[in-house]
Amino acid sequence: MTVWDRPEPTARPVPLDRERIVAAAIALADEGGLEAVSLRKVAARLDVGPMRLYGYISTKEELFDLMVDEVHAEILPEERSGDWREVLRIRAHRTRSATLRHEWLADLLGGRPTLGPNALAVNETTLAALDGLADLDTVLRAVETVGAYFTGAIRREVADLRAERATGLSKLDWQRASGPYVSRMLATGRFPALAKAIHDGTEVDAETSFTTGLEWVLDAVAAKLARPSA
Amino acid sequence: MTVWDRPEPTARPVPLDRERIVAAAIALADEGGLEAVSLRKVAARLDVGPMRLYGYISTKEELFDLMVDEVHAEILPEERSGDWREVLRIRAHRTRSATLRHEWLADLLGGRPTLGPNALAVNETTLAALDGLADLDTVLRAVETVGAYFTGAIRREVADLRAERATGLSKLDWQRASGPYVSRMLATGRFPALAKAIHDGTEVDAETSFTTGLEWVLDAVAAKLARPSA
DNA sequence: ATTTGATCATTACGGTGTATCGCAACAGTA
DNA sequence: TACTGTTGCGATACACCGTAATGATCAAAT
Repeated sequence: MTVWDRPEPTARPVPLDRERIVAAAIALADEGGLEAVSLRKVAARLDVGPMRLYGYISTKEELFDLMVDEVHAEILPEERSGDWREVLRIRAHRTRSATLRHEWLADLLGGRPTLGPNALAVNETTLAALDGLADLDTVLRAVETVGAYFTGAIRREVADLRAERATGLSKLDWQRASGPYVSRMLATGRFPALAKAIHDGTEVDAETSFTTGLEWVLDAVAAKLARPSA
Repeated sequence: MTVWDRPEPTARPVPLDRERIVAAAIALADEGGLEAVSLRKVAARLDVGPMRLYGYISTKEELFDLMVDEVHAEILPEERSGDWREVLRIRAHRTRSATLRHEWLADLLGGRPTLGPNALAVNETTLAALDGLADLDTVLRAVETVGAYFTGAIRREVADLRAERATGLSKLDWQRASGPYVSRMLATGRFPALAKAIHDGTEVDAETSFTTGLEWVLDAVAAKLARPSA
């Protein structure tokens, strides 16, 4: 029986799974931001029809959820490190650097509850580090407070970063002289404190600004963990 | 000269300005969330062709910017109140309630630098209240830290709120028993601290949770304003 | 009176998320 | 081995989107 007798194997569809889909989506987002992620483009990158994806996700939002959880794998520290404070600090910094690697994460951070397995693991190590240091409610409040801080700070940092990129000017420079609108507003005299701040403020790099605020918040948490009633 | 001789006055186009546009957009967003805001629908609500809007804004994002600034008018307190701490506290709470009135604001908060006149005014009163309490950089750090906290906390609160609304279950209930996925994850034993937290945690209402965290952060700021070097 | 320039409406383009539907390959049965 | 139900896939289709390009219309300027 020659080759010619045997029929060609029927063209099997490209195998697919969530991992591949999410990887493609993340690649697109890394290259062109969240807005570059469309189900059609994700599908195209996988040599697949768009509708195929709906076997694995049922909505675009779910794809975003998967993407966020995937990045949480990068946030999860490899080894469990000691101090509660160190754990919270590391989590904050790892979240920040993951976001700088995947800027689109800033658009999603805090937007929806994160319940994927990786996000749960991140929360687990955080809670484990704080376990028993105070009554449970205080501990939860602590985790949420720190989380609120770094979420907000990261979002703001990325927002400023993008603005700088778009205008080609650092925030301070731009406010100070080059932004005609802001200059005009400050010239009205209606914002003296703001004008002074912009005039006299020194340019602080984003990371130390992030770190400083973080340590303040951690100080506050430390005080409450010591005296849980307050 | 009879009526019939005189030509009908030519149909003047509907008068328009940014205020009207923004108001229409906010109304749409209040009703159906940010995703219900399309330039076509905004225009329709004003009895106007969609392209007409491009005389007043040049992109949809700019419309969002205007919306955000408009809400900042609600955030700006009417009278200047004393204490720096009170000023920060009030700003946080007013931002929170404005967001609860306009939930879509949560999607925009921290997403882009806010430079509209109302946002500037809000920043002005904040800075004015802190002026001279420490060196300028410390003051700026304080404002940013508190801002990062309440931005993050508000976003998270709204995210949870939406999840509750979608599932019909409070966050705790849903995690505890009714969410099959979370239950399954916790049953694996890989998340003992998380399981304990969910099992033993009491349901705290969102506002007190927000307030508690805020006061912690304000405590931290107070400590730094006292000793600016730390 | 004629031209010009600005304003507005229409049309059109290339994209989006996703519902629907018909087909083709497989599993199970007779 | 023939048949049949089920499942998963691809193509098509729909309603909508932001906005570029174009065409019409009218007030002001020459």
